Amino acid sequence: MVAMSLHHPSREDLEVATVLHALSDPQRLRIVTRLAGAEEPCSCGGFGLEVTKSTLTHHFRVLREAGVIAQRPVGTSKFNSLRREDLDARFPGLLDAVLSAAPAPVTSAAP
Amino acid sequence: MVAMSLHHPSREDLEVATVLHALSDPQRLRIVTRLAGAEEPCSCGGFGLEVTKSTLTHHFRVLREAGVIAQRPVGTSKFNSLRREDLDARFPGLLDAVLSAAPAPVTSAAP
DNA sequence: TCGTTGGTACGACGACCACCGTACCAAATA
DNA sequence: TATTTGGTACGGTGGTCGTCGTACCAACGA
Repeated sequence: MVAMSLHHPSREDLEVATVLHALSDPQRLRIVTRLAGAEEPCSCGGFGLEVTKSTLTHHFRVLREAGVIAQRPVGTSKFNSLRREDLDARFPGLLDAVLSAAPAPVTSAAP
Repeated sequence: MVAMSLHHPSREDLEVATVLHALSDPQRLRIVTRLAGAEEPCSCGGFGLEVTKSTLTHHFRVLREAGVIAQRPVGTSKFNSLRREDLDARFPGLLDAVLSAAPAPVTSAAP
């Protein structure tokens, strides 16, 4: 099987309740904050979350299916990025408000 | 027994994940939108939600305990109001973003 | 070729959630 | 006093959620 290529909801299908739900979990909030901090897309690991791989997969899927992040498969890994433009277009100011409200994520951008 | 007078979290205890979760339900989103529309506090009924009284009580409690609304008992009824100032202070722009993102609530204040 | 790495699929478990019905209460009104 | 009104408390039901472990797969490096 080739891809089954990761379903992403289109911009106009984003629903505010779904997005808010995706953002209402501390772990996912952490992921999103990290993603917002790093300008380049980054893979699923290395977020320093203390959960297992399967749980990570779950959280990333919830975020993707809500339309909060985009996932692009690259080799054996996956690039995750925030869907800033889409979110800003549909829900102006929401992402920024959430990001500035969220507790600082220890910015592991290690030196 | 007198009051047990409705616990409201103080401003500095508001948590963004909890607030987002409270707002991530369609019914509660509707309540909040209505509350934002009507400048005066209003009682729990009359929101036109198609759920039973007990479910209404549940949703209002979730909103109150998250710090989204304030409930003040008045006679046999209760006045609900949005905690705008507190929310704006802790999470600037969040409430406005959610309100403008939320689907219009049939604005029973028909033009 | 073998092991490692990054990720998925599936099944399970306990916790929580939205919703309901019933019973109940206090205030206002008749 | 009896009734209505606006709301709470409790218990239950079905569904979803967060988490995990195990098994698995594809790509890469030794």
